[in-house]
Amino acid sequence: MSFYEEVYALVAQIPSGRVCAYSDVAAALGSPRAARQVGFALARLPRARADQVPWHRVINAQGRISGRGDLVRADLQRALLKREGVIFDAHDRCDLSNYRFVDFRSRMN
DNA sequence: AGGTTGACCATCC
DNA sequence: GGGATGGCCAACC
Repeated sequence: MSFYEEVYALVAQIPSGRVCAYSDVAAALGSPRAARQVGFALARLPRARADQVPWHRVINAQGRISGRGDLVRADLQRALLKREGVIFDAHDRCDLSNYRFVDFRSRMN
C-alpha cells in the first residue's frame, strides 16, 4: 500500500463534525514529519473518491483551512465543515481542542 | 539518480 | 501576532 493510499484510509476514519491536522495524519502513519506529503496526497485525491474520503476534515495545525493552491477548494472546504457543525471564529480558526480527532484505528492489516 | 514540487510545521525575529 | 526561513519526505519527472 502506497503512502497516498494509507493517507486516504486514515482520513476515511475521521467522523463528521471532527477535524484533524495534516501532522496528525502523518503521525498516525508513523511518519510524524511527513505533514507536507499528507497535504500533497489530498491534493491528488481522485474526484471519484471524494465521497469516500472526507478530505475537507483535514486542516492545518493552527486550526485553519489551508489557503495554498485552489481558493475554490478552500471555500468548498469551509462550507462543508460548517455544514457539519464545525465553528470558525473571526480569524477563520476553529478550536482544535474541541474538534480534533486522534483515535485512529492503529493500522489495517 | 538527482532535481523539483508542494492542501505543512516549528522556530525565530 | 505575522512574516521569513529551513527542514521535511513521497511522488513525479
